[in-house]
Amino acid sequence: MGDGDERSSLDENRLTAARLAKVDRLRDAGVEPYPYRFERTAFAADLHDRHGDLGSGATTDEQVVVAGRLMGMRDMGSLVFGVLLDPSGRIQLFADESVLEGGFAAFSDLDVGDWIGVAGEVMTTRRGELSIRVEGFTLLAKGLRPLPEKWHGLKDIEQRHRQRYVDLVVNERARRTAAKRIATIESLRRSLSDRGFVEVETPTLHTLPTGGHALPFETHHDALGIDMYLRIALELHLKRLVVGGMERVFEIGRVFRNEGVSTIHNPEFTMLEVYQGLADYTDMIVLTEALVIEAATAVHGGTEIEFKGKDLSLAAPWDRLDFFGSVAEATGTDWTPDMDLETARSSATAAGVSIEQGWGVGKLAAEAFETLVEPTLWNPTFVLNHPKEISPLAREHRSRPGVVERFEVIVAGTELANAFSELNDPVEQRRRFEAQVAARSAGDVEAHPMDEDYLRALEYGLPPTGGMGMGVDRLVMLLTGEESVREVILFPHLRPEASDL
RNA sequence: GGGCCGGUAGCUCAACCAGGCAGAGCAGCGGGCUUUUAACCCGAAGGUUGUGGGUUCGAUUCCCACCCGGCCCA
Repeated sequence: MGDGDERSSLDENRLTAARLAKVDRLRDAGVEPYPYRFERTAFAADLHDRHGDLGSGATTDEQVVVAGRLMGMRDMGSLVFGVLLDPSGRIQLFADESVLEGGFAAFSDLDVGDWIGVAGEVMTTRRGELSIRVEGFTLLAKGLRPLPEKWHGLKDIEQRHRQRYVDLVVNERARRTAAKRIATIESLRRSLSDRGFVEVETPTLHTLPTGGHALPFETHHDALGIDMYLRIALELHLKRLVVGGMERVFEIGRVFRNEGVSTIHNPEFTMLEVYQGLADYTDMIVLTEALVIEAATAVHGGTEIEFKGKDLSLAAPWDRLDFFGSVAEATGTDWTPDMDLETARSSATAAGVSIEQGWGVGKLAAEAFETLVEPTLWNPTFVLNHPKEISPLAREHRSRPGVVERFEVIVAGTELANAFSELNDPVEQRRRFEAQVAARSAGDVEAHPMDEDYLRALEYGLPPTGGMGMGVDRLVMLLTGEESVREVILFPHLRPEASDL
């Protein structure tokens, strides 16, 4: 698109046209509306911290240079009050014509939304508001589009998500949520690093969609002439690293699932996966609790939160629930891995679970769990010992046939984390993959594919290993109180705007 | 994929139910004001009512299709 097109699309709006005219006038007057750099000496929040106790009408003799976006202007004639927003917060600007003299008219001509730098003395007004007396100022970038309404802000959810840059400027909650997400991820990294885990990066482009039960995005590598998939999980590459001797590894990375969009699903989302050699799923229980509690403490200041208007406690110890036991409780039938298939089918159906032909006891139990049990769990709960049939990468329970050493953490009715004692017997792993391939042939398009290289890695020897995956976006939702995953992802996926097509 | 709700000025919202000149606040523009805090006062502007069709003398309003979003369900 050429410059002429850009210009004409902006000219359609009389408000931006007026500001473009200002840009021309500034250049005519020798003022560059888009300078290259600027030197700041102070942030708003630091000034409030250091001078918050000043009385009204005070001066400090402290000269500072602040910079940020002009968020408000109150023009009194020969006095103008401005509001500057920088990354730390807000500070008032006090512009007095008798101080600024020749520059005063230009200051008055600034628009809300402009980026500016201001030099002057820290002082307070007669009303006691901490301010910078404007002794000089520099336009850092002229804003051409008007900001949303100063009081109501930007409410339209679609526009807030499509134009997150505007949302972040005018809605403090958007900034706070973004900051809490960053703090959550920092906390996870710190907690893991403190325990001797190292962060690694594994491929996003996979030749097989492994490590999970989900539809992948498909793509094509032209030079190699092969189809590829965006990863649906991090699991198998991380376990290959444990084979290689990197005993404690983790990755915080984007995974992609070709599924619908909802308040808890975005097609790409952020997963934490952790693998610890010489450990099993009981070690993952301890680690998972610690990671969440440490993040809650770092981000929220404690483990007691409010979610969807209800109290929720993340404090340890979390409840524990046996997978089959919970389904038995919910249906009134004695569910076990070796139960009669028809009994399982009739029990599930009687409880209102919708089932399909060809499902085994494990799949039926899983569906019953999701329908009947999961939505009822509020405080974090470890659900333990899943059916072997639906857990092709988990190790069989050391004393209970038909189930695996696995847990999921359910919080507020949804899955937050998933962990197992990792299956490290290559012969058994091959049998599990073969069962998955058979399920795929029978119509389960999400069944796990055969991964010969992964089997080869296991054949070199994976030590006893505990592994855990956690949905980072879900954790951030809990710690921010946001009920839609789109609020904790800066740029959630939406259908393209008409102008993009 | 289905149901319900929404889309009106740059932003936040009226008017729609029951068809009759599309309004307000903020922002912007012009003027006034030396301590404002959503500043205030005066004035003049600003609209393809999501898109396309239909009904009607007349459609933001009623009907149909589509687009985008939200919530719920699958």
